[in-house]
Amino acid sequence: MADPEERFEFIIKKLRENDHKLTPQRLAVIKILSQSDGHPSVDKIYEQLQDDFPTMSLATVYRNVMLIKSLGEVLELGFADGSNRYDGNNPYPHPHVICIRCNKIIDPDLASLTDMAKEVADETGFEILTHRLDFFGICGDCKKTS
Amino acid sequence: MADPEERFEFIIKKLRENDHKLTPQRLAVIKILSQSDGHPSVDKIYEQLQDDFPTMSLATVYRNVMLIKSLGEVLELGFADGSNRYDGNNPYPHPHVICIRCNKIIDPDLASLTDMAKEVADETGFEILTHRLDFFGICGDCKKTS
DNA sequence: TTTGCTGCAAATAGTTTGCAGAGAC
DNA sequence: GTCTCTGCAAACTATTTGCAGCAAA
Repeated sequence: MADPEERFEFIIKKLRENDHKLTPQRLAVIKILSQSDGHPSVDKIYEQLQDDFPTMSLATVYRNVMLIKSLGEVLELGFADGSNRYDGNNPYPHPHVICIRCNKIIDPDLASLTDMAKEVADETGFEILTHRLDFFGICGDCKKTS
Repeated sequence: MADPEERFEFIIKKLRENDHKLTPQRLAVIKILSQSDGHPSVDKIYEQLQDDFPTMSLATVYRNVMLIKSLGEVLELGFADGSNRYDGNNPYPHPHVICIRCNKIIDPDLASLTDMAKEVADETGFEILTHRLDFFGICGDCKKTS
């Protein structure tokens, strides 16, 4: 996991470079994305900000998450049920492990998929640009509680 | 790739066993799912059936796809933009290769991920139940046309 | 001062649901 | 004849957009 503080500063820098303004709301969203604790949904980010910004709207969260995504600094994880979760701590493709009970998402340490990507490219004639690998199961905590 | 004919018969059998009726619309949806050519979306399935069933509604396609999914006989591939694609030919987790230009989806032959799943289970304490691996890139056809 | 950002509310798109009639068995 | 399935239209939910005022630089 990258240092959240560094990620925060890095994204801010990138915003400045691209002439985007730094509003308190935007900074708050980036703060949460840069640690991406549990890989929050837009709604979770919104809830977390209710205390500090009671008048903030969901649309603002969406707009800021999309802005950071357009800069390539957040990884979007869309699921079949239509839900989306975000990882701004590590925006590059990497495996996720997802608990189907509590929806926790964690990042395992895994040997890279570079070899596999090459194998796929050779076999299919595709130019592979990115990938996504998710494992679904039940986490240790949820196994105890069942 | 499994024989579409066999897949069709197999799904029909499973429906009978679970006391579901076999309507013409349902059979037509299953026909398409059992070959899953290009891994169709609900909308694509609907379009393909317009000639044979002009009065058929989208809701019916949704209901039937969901029914087959509930029997575990179709794999649902949800994407970040909210779109869903379906594979009823091979409903078990397997890698996909997706063209980001033409949205073609194909199944590569790849060494299994069983080893990796075990590695993840050992490291995270999760009980891994399923997984999903997608590679995104540009297919041979689209590379020519650009 | 300029320009982009925010909050609000309305619009949109994909999917689901209630209901009455049709059709499988 | 029974009970599920279908078509239709309305409902729903997550996300996006238009607009007027606000605030960062």
